[in-house]
Amino acid sequence: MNAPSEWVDRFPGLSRLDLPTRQLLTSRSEIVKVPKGTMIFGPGNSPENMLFLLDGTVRVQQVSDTGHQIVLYRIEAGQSCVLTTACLLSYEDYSAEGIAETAVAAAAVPRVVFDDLVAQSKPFRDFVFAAFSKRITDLFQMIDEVAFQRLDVRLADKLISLSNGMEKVDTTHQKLSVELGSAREVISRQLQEFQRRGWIEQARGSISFLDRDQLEKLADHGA
Amino acid sequence: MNAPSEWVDRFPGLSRLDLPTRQLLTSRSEIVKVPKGTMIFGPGNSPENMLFLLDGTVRVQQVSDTGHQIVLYRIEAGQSCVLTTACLLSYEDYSAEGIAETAVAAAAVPRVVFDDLVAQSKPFRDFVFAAFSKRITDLFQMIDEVAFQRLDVRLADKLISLSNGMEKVDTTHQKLSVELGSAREVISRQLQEFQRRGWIEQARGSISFLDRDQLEKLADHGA
DNA sequence: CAGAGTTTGGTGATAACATCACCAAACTTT
DNA sequence: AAAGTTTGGTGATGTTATCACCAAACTCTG
Repeated sequence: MNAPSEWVDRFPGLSRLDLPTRQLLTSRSEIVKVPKGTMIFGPGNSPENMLFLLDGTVRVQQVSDTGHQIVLYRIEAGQSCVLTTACLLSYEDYSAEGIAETAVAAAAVPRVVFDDLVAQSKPFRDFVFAAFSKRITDLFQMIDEVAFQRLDVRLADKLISLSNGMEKVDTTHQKLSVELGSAREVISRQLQEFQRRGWIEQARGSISFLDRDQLEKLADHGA
Repeated sequence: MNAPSEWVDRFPGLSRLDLPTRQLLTSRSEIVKVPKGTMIFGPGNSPENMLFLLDGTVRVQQVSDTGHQIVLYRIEAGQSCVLTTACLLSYEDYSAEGIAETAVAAAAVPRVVFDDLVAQSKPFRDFVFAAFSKRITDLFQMIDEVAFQRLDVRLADKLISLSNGMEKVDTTHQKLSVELGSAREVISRQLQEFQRRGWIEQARGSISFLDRDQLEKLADHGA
């Protein structure tokens, strides 16, 4: 399905690599596939390789010693796990985990190869630093939202982003509470309010949009 | 005060650099000094160089469009601004700012030199990636705390860490609220509770520890 | 298919934290 | 010394988290 000679082409961020670099990447990497639900890394389980996601989604979430969880971000096809992976290689005492949210196919690049590539290729360096940078600025933004944004706004925003343009989101109140780092009861009540306003309709395990515009308005503008 | 040939030695993380790399760093960098209170970077004000802090402290904080602020982290002498700087070079739409909390002396390394160093020196790469990694894992931890940790625990922890081993912290309730991304009134009430328990004594602009152990116990153990 | 267990969602009471609108004392400036 | 600014206090109220349950819907198993 993904010929080793081709996967690099699927990364927009890697399009500027010169031929030798691409060949190094493809020849020294291995395609791995993991089923949905697999824990790719987690506390006490550092990853061996840097992953470049070819298909699927990896959800990265923080598991708190308070028993809570919160989704930090997702890695989609065409993006790399570099940052998370690099981090976890350096520090053993982390409490985040990466879970295959769908079946996942990825190119696994050993640490040494990664280091060589960073040394040899400026475009690869740019790719890596851009990924780090985006992650850090996104985390800044997330801290801002968790600390200061109202929950109804965050929930509306999350529903929109989870919908992927569809008019229906298949998820549970429990899962939504983990997305936002809130509590299930709180999400239930917020959703009841959305329903009362005629914005959504609920069924067990799914939420349908009746008035997407209103949700978007709340999500964007915050009022 | 800081001879250009010596500043690299003050970075524990750079101790493994070979001689040519050190020379490149020192010869192509410039020592800059800024007074206390200077905004080193901020929205619409991207930094030109990577900074390596020789003296002083830079406070990095998020300024929210809700009008709130929260301190993200500090960069101390011996650490580098690399991550923040690198980030802000890549993304224009950030809303964090870096402020010299004291008078600051730093070595400014131009972007190109930084890139050369990353390419040429494995120890330098390790230093940079370790810095990125630590920052990201720290941000994970911070999200966890903001989302799930009780405010009294976070406040006790912050008082301890701001005290630097002293028995007195000179700060205002307002500043503490920014540290924790909370509100001034809430901090005031929490401090009143600490005072009522006989843990602290308050004066205008300062807090003295009467029972540091109790504060530490609350901060650590969360109970 | 029936009963048992699990998942999902609902509800009320209460605690924690944020927000708003003020006020007063302490310090600073002129 | 008067005026302005900074710092901190307080009550009322809104929002979110927590706790303790409960019931309906689904799943699994015999």
